[in-house]
Amino acid sequence: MDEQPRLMHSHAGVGMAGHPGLPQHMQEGTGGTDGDGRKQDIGDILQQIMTITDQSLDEAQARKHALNCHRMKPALFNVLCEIKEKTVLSIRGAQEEEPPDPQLMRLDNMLLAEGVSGPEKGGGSAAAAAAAAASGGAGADNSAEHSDYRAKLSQIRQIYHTELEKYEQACNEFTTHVMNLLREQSRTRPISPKEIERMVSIIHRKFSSIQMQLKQSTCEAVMILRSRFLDARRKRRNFNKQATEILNEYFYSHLSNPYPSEEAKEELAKKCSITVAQVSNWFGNKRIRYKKNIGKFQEEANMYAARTAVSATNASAHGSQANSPSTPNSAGGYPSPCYQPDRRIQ
DNA sequence: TCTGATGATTGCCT
DNA sequence: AGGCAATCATCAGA
Repeated sequence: MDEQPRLMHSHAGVGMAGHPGLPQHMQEGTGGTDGDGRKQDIGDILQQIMTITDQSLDEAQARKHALNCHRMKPALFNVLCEIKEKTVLSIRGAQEEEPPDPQLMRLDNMLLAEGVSGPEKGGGSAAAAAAAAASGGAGADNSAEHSDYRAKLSQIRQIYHTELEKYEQACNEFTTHVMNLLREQSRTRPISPKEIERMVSIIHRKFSSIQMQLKQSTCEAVMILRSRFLDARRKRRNFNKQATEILNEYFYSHLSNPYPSEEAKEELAKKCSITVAQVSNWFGNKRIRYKKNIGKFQEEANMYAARTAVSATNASAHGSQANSPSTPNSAGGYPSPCYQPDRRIQ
């Protein structure tokens, strides 16, 4: 530390050397010999500061030039930079090495998975595919919703990329500006390239925190869109008339045991263009509702029973099989509407 | 707008 | 795991 006063003194010496704008006694570096003389000098300097004009700025440029040309300048600045490095910057440096932010990684992963960042996925997101599978049946409506989802997702993607580009551009502009400024200043004050580098990384950190906010809000938007899309599965559509007929036909022709096997369910699902789960739901609902109010379903049961009987008769007449899928439980018979849930045949 | 019908979901049971 | 029962949410006709 005892170096500094000496250095500062020599610095001052460099700065004042041969400057045309300063009083003669300042250029000589001696100052006044008595107290009144010193006060006079300080007063002169203050006076100069207070009366800076365009002309004095020109003088400052000349002074800067003189400073740059001084033979001691590079060595002096090197030493000053070293001292700075050892004090302030080393303290900051200890805090610089940060592990990758887990939250940022999570956001990046999610944006990648949803196809917002990274290469655009042709078939839309995993969420869309999952929801498409979940909603099963209504194909046309589903694909319409799917494309709606994709359109909204690509809108989010576009906004995200535009904003990201804007931030990156602003970051680059600002970094360049600060670097130029520091390089320029490094001619008149001790700034090492390392310090410039550090400043750049500080700027990048600031901008990346802004980017993180952008990523966060983008993720939120995707989540909202996704949940809205997945909720759409609750928007049920009634099965078409033909599907209902097929299901009812099976139900009433197997009234004594209305529990289709897995194969039968698959066959029904195929015929009705719905999922096996929907077939199961339908039979679950039908059984419980039939049981609760047999009287109400009497007419329907009779109608389907008659229809089944007719088709069975036709089938036997033509020597072919009946229309209903696989299980020939009550085939040929006239299933009376006497379903008793306790008497399952299994 | 109301109301019954109906597909889906949930929690419990066997 | 599959079924039952209750319930929810939406559709569709009056």
